[in-house]
Amino acid sequence: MTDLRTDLGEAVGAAFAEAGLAASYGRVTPSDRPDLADFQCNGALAAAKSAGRKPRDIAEEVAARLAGDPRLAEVGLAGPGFINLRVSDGALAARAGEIAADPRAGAGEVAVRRRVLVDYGGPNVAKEMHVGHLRASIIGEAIKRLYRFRGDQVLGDAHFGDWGFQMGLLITAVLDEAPPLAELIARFEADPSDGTREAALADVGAAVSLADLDRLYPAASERSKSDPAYRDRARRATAQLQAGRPGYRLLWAHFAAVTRAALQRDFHALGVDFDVWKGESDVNDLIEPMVAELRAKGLLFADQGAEIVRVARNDDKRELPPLLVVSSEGSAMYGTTDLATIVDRKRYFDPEQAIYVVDQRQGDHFEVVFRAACLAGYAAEGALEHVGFGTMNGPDGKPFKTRAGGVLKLRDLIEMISEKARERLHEAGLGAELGEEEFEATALKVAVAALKFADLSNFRGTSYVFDLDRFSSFEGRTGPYLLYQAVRVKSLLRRAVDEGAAPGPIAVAEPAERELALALDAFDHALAEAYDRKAPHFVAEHAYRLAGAFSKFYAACPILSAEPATRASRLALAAATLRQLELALQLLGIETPERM
RNA sequence: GCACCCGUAGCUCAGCUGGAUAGAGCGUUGCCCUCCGAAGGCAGAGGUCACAGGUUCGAAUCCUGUCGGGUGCGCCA
Repeated sequence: MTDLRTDLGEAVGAAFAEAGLAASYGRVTPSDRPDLADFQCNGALAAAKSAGRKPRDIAEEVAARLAGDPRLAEVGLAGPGFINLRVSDGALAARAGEIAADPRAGAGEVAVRRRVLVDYGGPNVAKEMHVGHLRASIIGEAIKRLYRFRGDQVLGDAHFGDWGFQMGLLITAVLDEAPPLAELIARFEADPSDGTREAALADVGAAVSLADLDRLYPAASERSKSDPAYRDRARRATAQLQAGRPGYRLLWAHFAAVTRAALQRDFHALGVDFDVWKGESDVNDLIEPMVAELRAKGLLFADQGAEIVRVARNDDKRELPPLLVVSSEGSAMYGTTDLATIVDRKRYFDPEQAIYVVDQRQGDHFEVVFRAACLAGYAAEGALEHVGFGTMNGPDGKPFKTRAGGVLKLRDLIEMISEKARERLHEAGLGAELGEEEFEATALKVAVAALKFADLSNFRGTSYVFDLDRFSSFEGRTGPYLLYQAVRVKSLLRRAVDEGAAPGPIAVAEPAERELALALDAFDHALAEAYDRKAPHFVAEHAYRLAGAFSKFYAACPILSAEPATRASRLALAAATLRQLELALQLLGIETPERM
């Protein structure tokens, strides 16, 4: 089952071929002039030069060959050589019928399934999620869902940041602040057996909370920048941790566990769930053999006390730094664990493609890591891809801060929007009707929809200005608008059941019916585009257009009060819309409530 | 300094493998609930697509330059 756009494209391509021109000129797109046509083909203009013919003549010839196609009600020529196609009502109705009968609502699948790993979210120990984490998690989640839906075997990995210099910083800061803890560590290290470990871990847990970490880390990070002695202590602590010092491992285990639990809860509330939650620490044991292998392959060089892999190429326009594999303190760096992670993934999943959904600003870093991975033979050229996204800025054009100057916690943001959703639900009189639990769940769904759609409807690559009013707006091009349309269909279908009306064969006649059918037909292309470009906003865009087409249809075409045959057809159109809309929203990680 | 990205309506953003009248939401002006959910629909006003050249039958889209903004450039991640 293919969409009309592809179907017609093949027909027009065949007509070009018959005229002795490349079939690729037959590419068909939705019309820029809906008043004139449903689809158009501009191939005659492009073909004119190489063929040495007038575009209008080519268009005429192609149009003549299409004249008998039963799917086309009208083939027109316009301007210098546009070919305008109007689909027959019958063909449109047939296509809508296919979509209505399809559990996938007209969406196709990839021709070749691949194993794809999506690395996203990138949460770190001791860092509570703030608005800056929003994009990393929801864009990655959308890409993961989309790839899986299109048929690939997909694994989403949180790639927990639990192993670098920040851990040494935290250990240093925590021990400085609480000397008794240092004694506790010393006692444990005197007897670091399994028997004493549990009790020691409990003591550490009682002494250090997530809030402590959240408070200590920024201060320590700041101090390390201006205080070299402090920085060096933290570096040594990092190296000792990685070397396996029992007391430090104990502290680390607590830091990681307490943050991870909180993060998983927050992610889940956002509809973001990972298939594997591997941390940088999980590849620690792979680092030593990997370094030995790099050395054996002659890729490792000593430089300024550190060990590096050179990845620069002669034809580089920009100067890429080398990959720093072992620091002068002997510890693993960001790039080291990233490289070891590639080794690890190859072992347990052997992905044909790995997609890194990470802030655009890390583009150079990934380029360096990927090149090193190719040099070492850990990945094929092109199998690793950094899918970068822009930052969320404040009105000043710089990364968003609250009025007080701090970062806005994601949880607080969600709560603010949820509160607005509650007010709205009360206004709509749904407070009593829903029951407390469903009411809360619905408010959260509305809030998450608003938040996610506001972000996902922008192309991931561009930075944009964070605007609280826009994020918590429920009107116009927003998540709640989409939910509203879906909920309206649900309500309509419930009522239809009550009245004993059932969906039936689809026929289209009214302009609003045609528009809705054309919108439904565009689903597969939107998904393919989003897939190829790794850009969820194509899905968001489609969902909005579909919802808009439905809303127009709903206003223009009475459904339940129509003649039985028309009523059945319109109910089928509505049901197909609902299924496709919910599918699209699901791919974006947005859930639809029953009422709102 | 070098490199990369961006400059589209009052605001926030789409459109960018060149093609007809540059789209959408917010805001703004007006209309539509005795009729399936008005978180809705319809209509209007609002643009030298930063600027200047170039390529082309045709440029928001490709090339060059200028101005403006952002980002990155080995021991943080």
